[in-house]
Amino acid sequence: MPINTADNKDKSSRDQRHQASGSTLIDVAKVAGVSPITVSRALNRPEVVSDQTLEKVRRAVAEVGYIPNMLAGGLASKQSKLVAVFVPTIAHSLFSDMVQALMDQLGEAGYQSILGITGYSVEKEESLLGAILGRRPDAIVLTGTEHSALTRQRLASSGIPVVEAWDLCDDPIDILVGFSHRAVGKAVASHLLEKGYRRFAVVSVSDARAVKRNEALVNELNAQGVTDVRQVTFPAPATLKEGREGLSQLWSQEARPEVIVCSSDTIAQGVLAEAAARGLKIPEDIAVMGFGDMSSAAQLYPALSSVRLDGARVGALIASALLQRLQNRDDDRTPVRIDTGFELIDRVSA
Amino acid sequence: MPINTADNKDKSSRDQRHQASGSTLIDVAKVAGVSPITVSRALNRPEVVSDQTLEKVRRAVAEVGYIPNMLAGGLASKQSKLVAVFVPTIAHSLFSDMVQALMDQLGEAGYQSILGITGYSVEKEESLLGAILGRRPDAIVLTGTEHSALTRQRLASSGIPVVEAWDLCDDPIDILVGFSHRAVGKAVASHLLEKGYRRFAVVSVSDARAVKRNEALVNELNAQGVTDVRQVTFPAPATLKEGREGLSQLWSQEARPEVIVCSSDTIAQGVLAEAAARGLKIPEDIAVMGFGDMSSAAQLYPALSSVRLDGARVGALIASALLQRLQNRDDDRTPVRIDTGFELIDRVSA
DNA sequence: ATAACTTATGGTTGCGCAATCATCTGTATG
DNA sequence: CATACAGATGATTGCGCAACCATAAGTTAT
Repeated sequence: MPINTADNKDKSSRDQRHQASGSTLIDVAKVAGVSPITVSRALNRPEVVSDQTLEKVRRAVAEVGYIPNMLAGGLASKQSKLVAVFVPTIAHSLFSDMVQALMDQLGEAGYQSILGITGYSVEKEESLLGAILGRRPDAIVLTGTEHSALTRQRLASSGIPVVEAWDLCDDPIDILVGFSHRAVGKAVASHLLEKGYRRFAVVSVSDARAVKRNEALVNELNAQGVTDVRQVTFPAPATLKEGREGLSQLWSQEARPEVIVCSSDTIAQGVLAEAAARGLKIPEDIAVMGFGDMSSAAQLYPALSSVRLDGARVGALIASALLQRLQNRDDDRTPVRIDTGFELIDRVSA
Repeated sequence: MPINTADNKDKSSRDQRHQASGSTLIDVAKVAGVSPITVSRALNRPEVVSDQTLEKVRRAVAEVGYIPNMLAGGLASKQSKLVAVFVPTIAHSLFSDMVQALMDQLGEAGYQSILGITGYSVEKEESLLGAILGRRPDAIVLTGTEHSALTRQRLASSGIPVVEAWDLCDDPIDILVGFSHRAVGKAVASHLLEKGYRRFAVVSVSDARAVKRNEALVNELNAQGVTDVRQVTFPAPATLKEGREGLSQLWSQEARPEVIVCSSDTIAQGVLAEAAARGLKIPEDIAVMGFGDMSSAAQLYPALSSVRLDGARVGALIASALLQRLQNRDDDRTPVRIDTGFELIDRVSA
């Protein structure tokens, strides 16, 4: 039993700022009858310690309820076992799926994650990064490829692995895991043209990657002789409301579109709801194309055509790339650039 | 041997495994022409340093690009400025809203958050807690009031503030911020009875709090003479699919219900989708009651009746309660128990 | 039998910082 | 004019751990 611990707690809780969970390597070492450093090894590199000693240490750890102090360990070893992850929001399934998968896989390798929610703002990203770098994370995951100058400078001088996710570009900071938003825009345009649509509209939020997709979409449409693409844009984040509002705006004008391309499934869902409210038939009166293929897209009625992206897979790919980099302590600067691709999903709505 | 130490440092900076982001308080102090401890004070308690010195230090910090090492700071001060937050998932808006609000407010006070995603499992909660306690968080936020024995023991011996959120109970570990799920169940029953419904069904996931609501609902219905409440239950987490499947199962039986009470808006949305697919009229053929009032509930077609809970508000309340506890360094053990309440939202669907 | 290893363990040191106590200056108090 | 006191700064120490080097005991090769 943790007689010592219980004892300490009772008494120390009154006197000083001694944290209650105060058992240290030394306490464990005393109980186990070995030196502190042997305890450290037993916990961190059990393969170099004899089975017999290992067993003694394990028992002692359980007895005193020892929990290693990672602040001290990190300070001494210069390894925090922390990964900083920056996303615009966790309210969208792509990002929350990615975060969950990433945290899961990193967790299995003994890394914990600290989340920074940037709200689609590079300024917020910059200030969060400043705070989080103080924890000396072992790696950093960012969303997108647009960052402030100070952010870039700090990342460079921190000297740790950096992942940019959800986009591709020509001059990544380090590791890149994403897909081409321009390719998505172009593919959506071709696909819908092929299905015979000619009057297009876009309902979108104004985040950087959505803008890229829209530009590519419009370019391709123009190239195929379709001009006059109406665009309704809202500030991020996207909710159903933007979708309903978007369709309302478009429907109040003459020259109504045949198909609406949405910057996310959430917006598309809003468009579907507004269409239902107006008694419009999908896709006869209005066709709708989403983006993201969130799990509910197939379950909506009518089922939503979309662009499939697998957030969890992106998270897993990031985790593997990072772990490989982190475990090759020798400077393995092999450039990593992963195109996660996308897939057009043709359902009822478009 | 203070001189030696300083000396060593000068020389070791070239020969050893010095991290790239290697500027320290001492470097800043040299540039500023003050002692290291003055730099520390300038950063942490600027009010005790003269304006002139403050300015010198600020310039020096900028010049060397100094970022304080919180591992070292935490080790020395026994304050990590970290809060651990455990939620079942971030894929549901209640939790993601709470997390975002909580992180925001704590961030403003200089605290960062580390997230643990438990997947509705007390075992996962236990193992995550073990790992995260190593970071010596200054506080811990948990979801629900059910925890393993080891979890409880570790929380007690850690001696830090603990918040249990999203539920109420009679023997909280420490701070409690939530609402009564039984009260919700009862209120929903009364409300729907009052609207004249008599044939009830429940589509639910099996998490602890949903089970509580269902029990209370059924109890109240029984008390009012309504028996034979059909329940369809799925394992968490909830998606639209469970809702569609739930309605399908209920519709395949004789004695179809008039109203379906769902354990979340997501499930309710699935029920609505399946109803639309089957051409059922809402609420004439089947009425639907959600839970959570996520932002899209009002935007759905038909608009979803639900139980409003404000995740962001819960997060904010937790943050205030915690910050107050954290800032009163003297053992302020005032019990905190906040009932966040809920509100029935009557829309079209039920 | 000696050298050359290998395996298991311990001693010492310093990571970067804040707590604590000490010092020094200048100003108010009687 | 001496004492007290507040304001500003510095010196020393140790937080808990892992890196590094040293040592002791056993093993194999020659």
